[in-house]
Amino acid sequence: MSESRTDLAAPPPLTDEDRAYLATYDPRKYAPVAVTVDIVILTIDRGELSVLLVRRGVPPYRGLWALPGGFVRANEDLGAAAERELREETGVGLTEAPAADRGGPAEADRGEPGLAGDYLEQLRTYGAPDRDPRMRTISVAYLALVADVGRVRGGDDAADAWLWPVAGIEQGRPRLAFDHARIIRDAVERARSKLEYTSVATSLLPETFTIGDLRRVYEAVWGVRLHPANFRRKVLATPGFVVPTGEKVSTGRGWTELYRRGTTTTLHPALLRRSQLSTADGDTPDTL
Amino acid sequence: MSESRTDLAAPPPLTDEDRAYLATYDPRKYAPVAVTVDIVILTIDRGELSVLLVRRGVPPYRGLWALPGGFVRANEDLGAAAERELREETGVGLTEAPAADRGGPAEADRGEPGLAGDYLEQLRTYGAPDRDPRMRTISVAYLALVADVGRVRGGDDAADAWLWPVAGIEQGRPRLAFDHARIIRDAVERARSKLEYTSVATSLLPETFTIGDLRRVYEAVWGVRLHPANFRRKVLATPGFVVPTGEKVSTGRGWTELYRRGTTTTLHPALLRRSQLSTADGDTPDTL
DNA sequence: GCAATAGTGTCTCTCAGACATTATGGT
DNA sequence: ACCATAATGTCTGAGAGACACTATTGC
Repeated sequence: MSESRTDLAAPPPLTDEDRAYLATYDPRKYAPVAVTVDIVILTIDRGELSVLLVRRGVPPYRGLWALPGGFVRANEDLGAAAERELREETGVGLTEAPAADRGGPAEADRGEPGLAGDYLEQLRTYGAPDRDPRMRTISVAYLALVADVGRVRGGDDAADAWLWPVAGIEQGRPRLAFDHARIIRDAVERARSKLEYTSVATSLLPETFTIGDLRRVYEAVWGVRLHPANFRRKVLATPGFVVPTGEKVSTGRGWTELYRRGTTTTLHPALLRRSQLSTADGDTPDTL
Repeated sequence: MSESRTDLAAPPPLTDEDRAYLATYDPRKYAPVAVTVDIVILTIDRGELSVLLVRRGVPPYRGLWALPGGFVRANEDLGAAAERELREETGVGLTEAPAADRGGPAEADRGEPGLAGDYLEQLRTYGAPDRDPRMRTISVAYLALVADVGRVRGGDDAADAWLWPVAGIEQGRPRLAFDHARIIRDAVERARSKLEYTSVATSLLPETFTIGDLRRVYEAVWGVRLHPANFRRKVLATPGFVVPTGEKVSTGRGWTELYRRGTTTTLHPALLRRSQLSTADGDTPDTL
């Protein structure tokens, strides 16, 4: 079965006819289009799910806040462009460089032990004809989950950079350039559902963490309160999610076991959010 | 709560500075890039999950099979381009025109009763620098699930069109142009997981159908055998998935109730596939 | 009668959620 | 003493999967 399958990644060879045709092909005869990559970098800042934004230093929308991003360079892969932007903004390298353009369940194991493995996946592409007043611009948006954005610093055309709570973004603070509010909304929804069936929540934590730390990540991203006992039981019952380091740390009031991420990326069973069917009563549903 | 939220879709207004800047902006100074839309149109043909392919009538790769698609027109939205291509290839209109660019759980109810509601959602964007020998080409791929492709017919630059079983595609038959084999693989994976937690399987069926028809759709897409009794119980226990029409039809040997799609798009509870952990024994696991 | 499918009922096992209880150690 | 958190254990209900059984009708 392994030998009979063709390599899906290999492009077909060109024929002589193809080469003759390409010699007469003029790429400049079409309407100009720009392709950009924008990254939604999510992290937990002071207990809140937050997004890294840069204040635009050039027109259009100079002074407004926007997602970090930029034009895709010639001969640069989309995933490579996203990774480059992520590095420029956070100064943090990625653990899983070649997997940057894959994402999804097919992705390989992550996390060489000892490195904070940031997460990066393609989110969606936005191409409304009027979304950029300069010209027709297609933006391939990426979602990044990082434990630490380093010292927040501006990039090339960014006068300033700051972590903004997602809760505020959803209420329109601050004003965002282009259609970036919509992109962030989609990214947060993707992140929320990714936490259900993958182990990416560990990308929002340092190398070692307690079960309580992991629970607070889920609470911050989902915006709910989780039942500590049930959460702990479910996490430890999911093979490969976390592995104990053997060390204990004095957190809260007592001693707690430290864990690091396991080798599993897709969780079996998943940590499902409570079904969105409202409980119809006002109290906070203590779930999980 | 409804009034305090800003409209995420409204673009920010331009300033005087922006207008002055845009007057001097020249879009032609960047390297030329082309943006295309390719559609993976999946349907059930003779009981097999199949994909609509067209044989290329022009170079490059003339004679090879490829996904239907084409260049995005100036001032044309990505979703509109995908919908246009889908119409051109199948001759079947979409039920849910404005939702074409949304997809995902946030999408509204589908299916005016009486119309076969095809499904269309953005899949992923492919932009490897060498994926098109003509020039740098960014392809925004869409996934479509349709009940009937109509009479299979070629489009503009297609010499021929045909439904190919997905099982053969995964083994390299036929040879595909560009990176379309990879795109189809991603689309099939997306479709398989969409069937778990949404009701899109009904998009692969005519307006009315039996529970057995619905089960055979799941079997064809997932490539497994499902337990008829358990499948029936789970489908009918999921509120809003299907609604009985009151009619009965003589299918198989006996009379069976006819159903049509319900108003629910996200299933609670989901119809989960058996956990991929192999059963380690050779027999076909009769699951669900 | 036989074959094939539709449909009902039941049993077991797993898991989610709620809750009770104890331990720990800083304030 | 008090309290917040960690950690363990138990109970109940929902759902998944397996299986037994009946009904119907074309062959």
